[in-house]
Amino acid sequence: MNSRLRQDAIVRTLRRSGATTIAALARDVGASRRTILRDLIALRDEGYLIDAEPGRGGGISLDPGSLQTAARLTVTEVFALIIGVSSMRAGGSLPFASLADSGLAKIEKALPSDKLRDLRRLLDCLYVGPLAPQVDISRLGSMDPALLTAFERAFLDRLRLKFRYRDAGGKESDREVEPQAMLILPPLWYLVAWDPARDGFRHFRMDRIRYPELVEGLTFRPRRVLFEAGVERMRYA
Amino acid sequence: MNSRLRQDAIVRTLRRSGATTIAALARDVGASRRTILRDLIALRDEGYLIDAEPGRGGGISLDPGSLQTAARLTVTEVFALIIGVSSMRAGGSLPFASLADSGLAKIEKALPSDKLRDLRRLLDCLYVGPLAPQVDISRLGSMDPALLTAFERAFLDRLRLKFRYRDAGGKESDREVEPQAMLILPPLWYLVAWDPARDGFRHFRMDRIRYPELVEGLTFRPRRVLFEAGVERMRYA
DNA sequence: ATAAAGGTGCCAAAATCTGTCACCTTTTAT
DNA sequence: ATAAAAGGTGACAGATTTTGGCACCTTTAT
Repeated sequence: MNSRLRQDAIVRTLRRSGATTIAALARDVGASRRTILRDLIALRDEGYLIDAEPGRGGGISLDPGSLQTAARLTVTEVFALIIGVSSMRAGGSLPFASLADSGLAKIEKALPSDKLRDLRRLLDCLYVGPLAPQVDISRLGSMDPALLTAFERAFLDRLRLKFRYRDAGGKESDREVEPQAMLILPPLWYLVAWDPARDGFRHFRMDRIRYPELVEGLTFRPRRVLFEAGVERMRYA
Repeated sequence: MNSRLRQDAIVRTLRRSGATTIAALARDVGASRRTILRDLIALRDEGYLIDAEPGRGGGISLDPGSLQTAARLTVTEVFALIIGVSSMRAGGSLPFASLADSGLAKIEKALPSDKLRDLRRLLDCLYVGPLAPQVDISRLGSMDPALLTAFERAFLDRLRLKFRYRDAGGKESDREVEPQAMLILPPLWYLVAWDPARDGFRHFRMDRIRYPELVEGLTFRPRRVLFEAGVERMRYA
């Protein structure tokens, strides 16, 4: 994550949580305490009013009056927003979801055409299904943040992805696959991919993927994946 | 000069001069031609529409419409997007959530101040908690689309809301309440409200609300609601 | 054909950013 | 009074990113 994204994340976290501590921020955004302190200095330089209380029980908070600059969204950001709205729809909040859609439509319209093409390509690989009814959340692993950037490039540039996978039985294996689609059955996320070594489609739960890594210089042709009613009923072509 | 300042300078120059060439920009901002080209790519990534004409007599220019993106979104649309992203976070998709956050931060920054005030007011009433672990989705009702518009006005204008409610036991009652907050524990949505007839706070599951209706001309003062760990632990003040 | 414009890929050098560590100050709970 | 928890500073090596330079390509007007 670059410093700009990180600083946006900090502002956003402060907005959301009202007050927090530097150590907590460091944990949240995955940076060191020192780096957060430096970011806070940068943000203050830009005019953000960030209050700091030293001492036990202290912390930092953001004066909500501080704002500036215009909206310049990247493709990945729009994609993430779309995923957010889709999960909401999956959660059954349809009225709000349709409103969010109309907002997204406006945002999409404003994207330049080449960015729109990238976005479409990402969206072609995305399927969000209904909420999975019986999942024990406490046993869910967390997704590796490195997956994020790896996926984006894998889908956009059609690159193979290498990673270590721990299956439902706990058995580990190393994979090198061709990512075809992303399937979200909240709160579970799956990567649907062609596994050349096994000459077939496989799906991988994202929280069980570790050490993701792009295989540069080896593109592949996309295959068709059809979703009907969740992961059990996928049809591959 | 860092890259951000330089990119701002490029945008300013393009705004001012209308059209120019990359070589001239490089001279103006004191960077190499290569660097300017890279900056242009970055700016386009962020949504600036920069036109380029190759060939003798060509050059680059900035489409003045480039930055309208977020300005045209309504408060409710932005609010819906925020709810979507929040549900995503609640679902555990944290890496994507932080990206979506940075997008939202940009959108918020671009809102005019009066809209921003409305948005804050709506957000003040919103609390999104963690995913509820054991809910039988198939028994969830769907939310009445009319609730949406009713809620927005109720929260923004501090109007009372009338509706028919069917409680967990299936018993029906007519309510007229002062909406104080919206609590989302995906996939469940609750309205937290002061019920004057019962002189106390009550929470209502939104999919059990029917026939919502605003009571015009009767505003109320907001009360404080504190959330700690879900609906069981709410504190009212 | 040529010149002038935008655009891409590559590489090494330069600059910047980041984490770590040691240490300081302020505030509050005990 | 003391300890613990919070914010804050300085220094430095190592990692990462940015930059400039170069070769070379495409497009367009003259």
